[in-house]
Amino acid sequence: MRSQLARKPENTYHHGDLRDALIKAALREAEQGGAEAISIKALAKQLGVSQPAPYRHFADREALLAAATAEAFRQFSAMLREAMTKPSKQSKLSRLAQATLDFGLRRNGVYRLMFASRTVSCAAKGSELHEATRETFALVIEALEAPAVGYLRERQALKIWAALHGVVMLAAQGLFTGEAAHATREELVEDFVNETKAALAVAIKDAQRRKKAGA
Amino acid sequence: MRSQLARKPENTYHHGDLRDALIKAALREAEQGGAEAISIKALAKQLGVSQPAPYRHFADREALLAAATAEAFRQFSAMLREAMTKPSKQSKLSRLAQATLDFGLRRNGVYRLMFASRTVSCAAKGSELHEATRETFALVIEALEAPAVGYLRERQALKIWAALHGVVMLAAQGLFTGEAAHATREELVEDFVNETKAALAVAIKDAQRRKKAGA
DNA sequence: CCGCGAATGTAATAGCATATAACTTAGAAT
DNA sequence: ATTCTAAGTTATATGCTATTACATTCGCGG
Repeated sequence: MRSQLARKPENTYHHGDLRDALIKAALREAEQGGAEAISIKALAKQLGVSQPAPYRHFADREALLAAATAEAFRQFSAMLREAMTKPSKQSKLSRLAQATLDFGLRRNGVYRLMFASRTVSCAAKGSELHEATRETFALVIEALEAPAVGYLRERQALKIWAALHGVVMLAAQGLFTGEAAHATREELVEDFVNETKAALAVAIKDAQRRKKAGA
Repeated sequence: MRSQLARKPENTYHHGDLRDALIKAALREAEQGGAEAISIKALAKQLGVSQPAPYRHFADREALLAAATAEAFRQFSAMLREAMTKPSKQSKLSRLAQATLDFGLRRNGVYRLMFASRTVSCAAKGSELHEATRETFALVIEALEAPAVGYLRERQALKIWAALHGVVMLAAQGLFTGEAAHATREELVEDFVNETKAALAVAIKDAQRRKKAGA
């Protein structure tokens, strides 16, 4: 196993770890231009192998995109996890939310690959990609730091998750320039975070009160 | 001017309205597969013209995508406008929100073309596309049916707009299947709508009270 | 009514990306 | 050592974008 970003050393026949190198390189390309910017041929050239070599590792371009997207989800999850665990005055949810915004804007091409590509929109239920999104969603639930009461928690997780998505997409589209810019992205995200906390607190207290009355 | 979806009549040299026909056909293709599904060559074949004919009307594929996206925004705005104006027991905001969800899911490929493509993420500030998104956003502000008080209204519009985006994207990705499905998309949207109304009411009352106290 | 220029379409072709087939090399396994 | 297999190469077919040079039609002024 050699470094994943390395070109094939000259005068060697085998690359050593082409599959991984392709995925990493693909993500580097996607950074700016999203899925469209990923070209098998260009990647092969970058890595110093012949143009059809990648097809030894991926059936077709779609398969490479899927693998790259799955890796992107792993990196995203790792980043969220790190943001959630690092000591801070802010709540876990707030840190997760700001980290999502940060990732979504700084690596917007990758973000679009993950959440806005045909590949992911058409992912079969149970596919690697579908599972990856579910795992990431599980992090959101964890960040709520709330007990499971019916599906209240999942519902709030869905809501904050959706809201974060929206802020990232709109920000990337430049809708925060102009008169609307008076609210920064970060402020909006904090708004959503606080509303989520409030709604959760109310809902859970409510559920417990009802439970006590019923018992 | 002939029907925009029509093929060129046989034995004629000119199509008649190729530019418009291309845009309409492109949107039809995008319906399922998004921007990736739009191919100049395929469109030309469908419309019965030679493969390079489209280049008389669009400099390159990007230009066609941009024009198709702009048209999609017009259709989207028209649909929202219609939903907002039709008589109903529900509020304008609620109708706009549900219409957005409907459009985003039923015509998901077109929706992605509008909000999640590289074309739109890289749209220059002041371009036709940028203006189209601003105009659509203006509809959201209108749907709030609230007076302008500072930028409170714009801020709430941004928030509900972002939230709606997120619900559409997550729903398209299939995150509403499984245990999370206990909350339907429509319910989540209504949640956001109600929170928006509540927040607006509080904020505006607050601002007026402060104004009265200051006067 | 004619003719001429602009707009619009066609044919031919270059260039690039995906993908497959047939062949080659290196490493591992017995 | 021999052989099998994984991984890479060259050559090639196919499809899409885009350009160039040429052809046709429309519309307008004379």
